[in-house]
Amino acid sequence: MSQTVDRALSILPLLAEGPADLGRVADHLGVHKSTALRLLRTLHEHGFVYRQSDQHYRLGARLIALAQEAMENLDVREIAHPHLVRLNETCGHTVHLAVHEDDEVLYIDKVESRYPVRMYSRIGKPVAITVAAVAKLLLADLPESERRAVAEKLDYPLYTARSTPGADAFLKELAKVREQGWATDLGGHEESINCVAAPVRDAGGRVVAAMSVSAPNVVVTADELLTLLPLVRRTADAISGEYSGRTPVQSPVPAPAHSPVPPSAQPPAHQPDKERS
Amino acid sequence: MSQTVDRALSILPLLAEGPADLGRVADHLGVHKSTALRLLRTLHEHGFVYRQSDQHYRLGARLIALAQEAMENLDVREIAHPHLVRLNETCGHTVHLAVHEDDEVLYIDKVESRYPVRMYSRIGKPVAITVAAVAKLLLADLPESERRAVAEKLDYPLYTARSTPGADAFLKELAKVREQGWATDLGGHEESINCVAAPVRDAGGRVVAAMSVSAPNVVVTADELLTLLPLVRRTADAISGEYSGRTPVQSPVPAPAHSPVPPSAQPPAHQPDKERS
DNA sequence: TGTTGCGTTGCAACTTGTGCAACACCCATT
DNA sequence: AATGGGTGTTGCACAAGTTGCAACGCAACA
Repeated sequence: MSQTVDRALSILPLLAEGPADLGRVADHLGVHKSTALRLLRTLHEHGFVYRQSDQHYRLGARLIALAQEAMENLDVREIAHPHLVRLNETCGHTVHLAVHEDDEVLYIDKVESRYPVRMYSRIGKPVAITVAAVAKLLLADLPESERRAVAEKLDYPLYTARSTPGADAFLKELAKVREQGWATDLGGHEESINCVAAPVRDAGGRVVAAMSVSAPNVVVTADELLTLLPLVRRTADAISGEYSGRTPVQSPVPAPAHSPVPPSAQPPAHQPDKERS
Repeated sequence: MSQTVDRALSILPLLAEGPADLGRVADHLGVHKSTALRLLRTLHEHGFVYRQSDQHYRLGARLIALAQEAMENLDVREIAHPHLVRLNETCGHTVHLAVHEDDEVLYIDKVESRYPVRMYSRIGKPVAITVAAVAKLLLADLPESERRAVAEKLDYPLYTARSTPGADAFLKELAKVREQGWATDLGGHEESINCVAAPVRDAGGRVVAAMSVSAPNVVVTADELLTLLPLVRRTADAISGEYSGRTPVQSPVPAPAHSPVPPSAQPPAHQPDKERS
């Protein structure tokens, strides 16, 4: 819509492929060198491009800073939600998303089971930190000293016979979880409820959230639930990908793209699109 | 230099602070709403801006993707990253990598502390150039005349009682840093935070980047932090070695890029992206 | 010393972006 | 249901900003 801005912005993807000199930029835009120069200067003033010593232009650091800020404002929940819904549509069970905050682990999102028998939980409520699968994942990511400090501080209520009995057992469990990259809660909180959970990580690999699938025994056995593990992990990884900016967020706007396939040529759109490929 | 582009680019930092509606954007630019609308549309077409359902604009995914590519083009970063991670694993504190660009010193990589008390910083953001340990190293390597020119140009905000008070003190500090080959920031930026830093050099001995370890007083005292100096220097030297081609790159796995991918993350459905290049 | 290749500048022509005013729309009031 | 203020959106005429040109400066090369 705005020619000048349009051209200026088109420079950035070019530069993303690697440094380029004035001539190349001008060619790429199909404009005179002087025009390209002025655009580059404006970009430069804003720190979006950097002019290296050999007079080649590179993407600038301000771009990185902006993206970083953008990601900071990104809500894990916002990104995760559609994935949680999709997972729920696939397996039908209750799906949770939780974060660690001030020595508590809190549910921040939930998609209800489609089975009539549901487990009780509530968004914003602290989870049973010593037994919940999501809590194990979140705490397992802390540095060793911190982990021990937290473990000592906690109470270990015996909800069931399978609840984590004390700090030692908890730390051992955390070590295991940390190692394997996923966690379970098999009747540790309520006798008849099992969970499988996987971590959501940021660009640095830190666990920022954890998601789980929960179901009561009367619907599926623990073993059956465990068969969902790969799916849960894939979902968590997909969320991680978007959260860290690795995967471009699927924008609701259809990309203008040079789609080689005419829209009409697509298969009769039956499958509800398992994990968008 | 180019008004339109200038305005368009000014929108992005605004949006980085949080979502804004058309009116706010127009105000911020001091232009008519219709003008702001057209600029936003152009940004939107390029994916730099995303329009959420409540008709507020926020930074778009394309920006994040670009920044990601920009970082991949920084080869120091790529080489340094595994070293930074290893250092973080050893000491647990926040590790930074910074470069000098256009009279600014910017963080280009960061590995978060594993302790819950973290210092605030952001990749891509300019550091407090007059006090940061990494900034001292990078500026200390400039030729004397340039060093003085830069020192004169700078502001010397008194973040704390220990902040560098002015150009003279700064130049003296730079001379010392240049001499000893490492630098510190002991509460110069934030009262309770200390840093130790060491330079990364290219084959010609010029400082191309600097890395630091930072930790708040509540976690370790300044003296304790200083005991890490040899380790920090060794790490920086190792990076220098690889960067200058002296040390054969001993990558455990020829990882495609510095991908901080979590262990559990399989290739998350490769993006068709990249288009025909 | 001339030549080629690059980035840079001033300027006149005109394409482009601008502000305006009117319109369409949503939501909260009455 | 009708009203009113608050949004975002559109077409248009004007001029302001952007464009390409041609000329210049400045390297590196031969």
